[in-house]
Amino acid sequence: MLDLQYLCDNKDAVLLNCRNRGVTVDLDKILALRDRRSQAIQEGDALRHQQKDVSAQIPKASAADKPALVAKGKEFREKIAANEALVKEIETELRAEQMRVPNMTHPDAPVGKDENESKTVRTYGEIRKFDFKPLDHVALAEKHDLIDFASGAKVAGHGFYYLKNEAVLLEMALVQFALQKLRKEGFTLYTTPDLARDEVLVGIGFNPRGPETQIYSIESTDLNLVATAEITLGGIYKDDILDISKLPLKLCGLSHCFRTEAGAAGRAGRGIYRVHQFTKVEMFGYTAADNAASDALHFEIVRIEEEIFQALKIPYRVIDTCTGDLGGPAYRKFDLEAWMPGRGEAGEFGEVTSASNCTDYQSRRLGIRCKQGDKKGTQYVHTLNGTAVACTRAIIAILENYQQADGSVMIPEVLRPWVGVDRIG
RNA sequence: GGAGAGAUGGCUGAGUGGCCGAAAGCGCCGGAUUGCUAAUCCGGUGUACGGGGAUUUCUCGUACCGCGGGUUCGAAUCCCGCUCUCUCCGCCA
Repeated sequence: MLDLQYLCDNKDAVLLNCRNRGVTVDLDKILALRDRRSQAIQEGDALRHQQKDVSAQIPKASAADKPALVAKGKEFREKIAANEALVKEIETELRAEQMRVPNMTHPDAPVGKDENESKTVRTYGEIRKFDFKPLDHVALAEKHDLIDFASGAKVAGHGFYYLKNEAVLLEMALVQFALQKLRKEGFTLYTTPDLARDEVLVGIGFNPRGPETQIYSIESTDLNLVATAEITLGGIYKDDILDISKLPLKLCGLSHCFRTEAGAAGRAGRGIYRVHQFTKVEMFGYTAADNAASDALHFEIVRIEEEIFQALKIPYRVIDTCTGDLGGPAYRKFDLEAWMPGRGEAGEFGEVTSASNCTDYQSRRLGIRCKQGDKKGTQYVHTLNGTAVACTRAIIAILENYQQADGSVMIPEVLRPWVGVDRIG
């Protein structure tokens, strides 16, 4: 959510930004609602002020004067109730409209409609030339009995799966590797709840209920299965005021992620690329309300993501996501796309991580502010998030890139201490 | 899951219908004084939103005593619902 004042003062910039992001918003409606809200609040304040006056007179008034004063007070009570209803109505409408306005965009982010217009910042690693026809991860998993899709579908439905045998060890190894790395990078390690309240989801920018939701919600509660630990890590300091000298805060969260993938039916594809549940190690950062500070952490997060895939020796490219593909909360977003030899006709890059700087877009809704010692007032912190390892997609990249002519799959060296073997099959 | 207790400002803690944005103490900030790592005294000390004034420190109003409703002319105070914390019991990995 953008600051209302900012939005009103920078109408043209906001409109241009919305156009770049492919979002239509009714700014004039927002401005009109803002004025109506402000007017209604002022009227309410005045009414309450008068009511207080009347009430204060009552204890001192003579018995003869009292009934008239009480009657006057009652009148104010009714007027105030009507005013409150009006304010509430206006605010609901205003907020709904305001929430549709996406975050502003980093000046260096490419302007474009969809992913095709995103910019490849750099690529790493040599794409391997196979002297045999490489299998995709589904075929490899079947060959080595690594994933049970049929039982997943039987027990929980399409999109769920069982990892088996070395795939289990691989997932644990990826988690371990990421956790160790992030600890060295100064992140505080967390395992997080896999459920979170509606209000936390909304604060982060998810839409927990309704027809287009990507979220599984728990019936007759206000709880939802989280789609990412970004939700639970971002919720930790909800409504808190942080000490600016303690920033930036760098958190790492291990959680399951649940996504309905509604509307993705056509893109569902095979295997574990797009599933309803997976395990992920996530980075989350809080910085001072300063673009230089959050940009710096943003680059740090991307650097760590790259170092993880460099350590795994998997080729990847870094994408600077274009305006049309940023979603609501992100000010700028970098994705890592890993080379997946079994994808498409002859291999394709597939998204494995995503790193966003959300500036104060999330913190404003979550009420996370920081205070600078003696300085007056508070400011909304900047929040960032990035994937360290999304296990399913990392496993795809490993299986497909590390397969051998004889059908076996090597284990990346850095994972061997946890997998315990250097080869599958 | 059952029974009970509680939630007040940075902290401790008073306050059971109007004079309470809220005593007192601690802490913190400013000043005075004494000079020996301290004591004493005086003053100040929340946040948000809005109006007015002002090139800083100003002023007025409204809201906030866990959250949300209700009663009342008037609620920190009474009533209802919820959340959280603590204690005891049960259950459980």
